Amino acid sequence: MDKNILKNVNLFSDLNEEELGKIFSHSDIRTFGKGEMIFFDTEPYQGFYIVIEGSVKIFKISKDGREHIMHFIYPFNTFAEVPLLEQYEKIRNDKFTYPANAMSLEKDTKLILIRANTFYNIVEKNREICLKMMSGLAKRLRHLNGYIESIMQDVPKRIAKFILTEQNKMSTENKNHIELNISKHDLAAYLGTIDETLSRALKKLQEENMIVVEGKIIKIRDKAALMKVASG
Amino acid sequence: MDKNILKNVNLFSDLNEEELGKIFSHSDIRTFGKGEMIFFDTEPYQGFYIVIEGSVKIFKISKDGREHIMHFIYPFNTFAEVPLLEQYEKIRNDKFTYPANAMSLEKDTKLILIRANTFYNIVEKNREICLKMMSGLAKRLRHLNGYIESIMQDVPKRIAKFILTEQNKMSTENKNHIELNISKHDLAAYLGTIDETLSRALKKLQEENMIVVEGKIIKIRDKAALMKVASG
DNA sequence: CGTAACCTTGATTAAGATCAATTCTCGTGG
DNA sequence: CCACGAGAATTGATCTTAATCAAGGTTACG
Repeated sequence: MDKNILKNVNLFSDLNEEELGKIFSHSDIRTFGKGEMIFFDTEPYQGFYIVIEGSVKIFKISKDGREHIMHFIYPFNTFAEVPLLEQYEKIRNDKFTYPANAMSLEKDTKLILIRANTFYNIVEKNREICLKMMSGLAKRLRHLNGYIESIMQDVPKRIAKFILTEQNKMSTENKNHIELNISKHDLAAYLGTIDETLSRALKKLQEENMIVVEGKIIKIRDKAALMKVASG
Repeated sequence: MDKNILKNVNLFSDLNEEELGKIFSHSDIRTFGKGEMIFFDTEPYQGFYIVIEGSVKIFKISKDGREHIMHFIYPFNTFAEVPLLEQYEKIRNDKFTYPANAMSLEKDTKLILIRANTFYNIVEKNREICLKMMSGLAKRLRHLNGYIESIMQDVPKRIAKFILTEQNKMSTENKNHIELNISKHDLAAYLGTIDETLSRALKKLQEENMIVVEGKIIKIRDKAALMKVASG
């Protein structure tokens, strides 16, 4: 794999050839199958990951066995940087564990593992990387804030909001539908609920002619009404 | 007020006299009464705050009017840094709003407002401040992670966990009680529930002889049982 | 074309929110 | 020092949402 792939990672986009080469030579590339665990939240921390291909879910399991998905991670984004940064001021050998579980969602999901030491060496020499990383962390905080806000609301509201947010992401102008790239099960877990409840809520929105669900495609029929559900 | 107060703020502890003076001279000190709003989540972003005296709650209001407290902030800690950091890569004049609401919890709560520009000037010249800030953000992320995890569980579990965590913070060895420094209402909002439910849950724990509630004092009677509630 | 994974549907249950009083507590002014 | 009144906390009765339990139905893929 070409080390220039790292250029695409926001964090590393300003590094020169030599620096990229250094990171690359000290890092492992790992390939995971669909549904394969990348790490557990009980496992000692080794370093953070960059997604090159495929996708990853970051989740927690509550004591009663329910899964809550906190993030989905797509190519050229990183995950599990927090322990590394949090650790910075402390003894670097502390026995930290990963803060959540991570699972590959597609076959041939390719990740780069950046070990803590490799990263520390880089960050010592690059101020910009630090600012970028900080910005990334801040974004994640904002995302989590939004997540918390959303799970305070009822399920139809969460779904309506999710659909509208996804539609917004669609760059092409007249897209009146969204396409789920995850299973309904994962969507339910991401919305903080279970499959059955999601199914019923989608059905209800459909019965009220706001959306039409066709497999992984959700067509938006009455955006105004959806927005009303999302925000009231 | 002495500018050396800033020495106590983790973020600034490594700066020298001159630098501290510079920050200080460009920043406002503001005093708030009990229950006074510091900012709303609709308000344009001005900068972040440092608590010098008193305490602050950071919260969101859901559409149905319920309050959810995300953080309590005590002296020498900062809040509302996220928009500032997130903004870093962007045009600095973007019209950002505060990400949540903030209210003073005590009379004579004293805060320093650090404006975005002041901060950017500092951070340009100090690498360490950036690393520290990053570490602080990472800690906050971890905290939010824990918060999310906790609101996935039922109310008695959350309370038991809260009590045990608070007890842990008590430095003196044989403290078999905790003392709430917030109202029961705020505790309820922090635990993601409402006054009545908190009240009932505390009563239940008391009936089962795990705790004794006397106003703002909660005495721990059966720690083992509490731990069992908290974790299973 | 068969089987497993995925999704939907129905009936039931439980946790906690809501609504409506009542009681407790504490600071203030008489 | 007491009395009053407001805010804080508690209690009870009811209602709502979504989780649970239990089948079916659909889809995708070898």
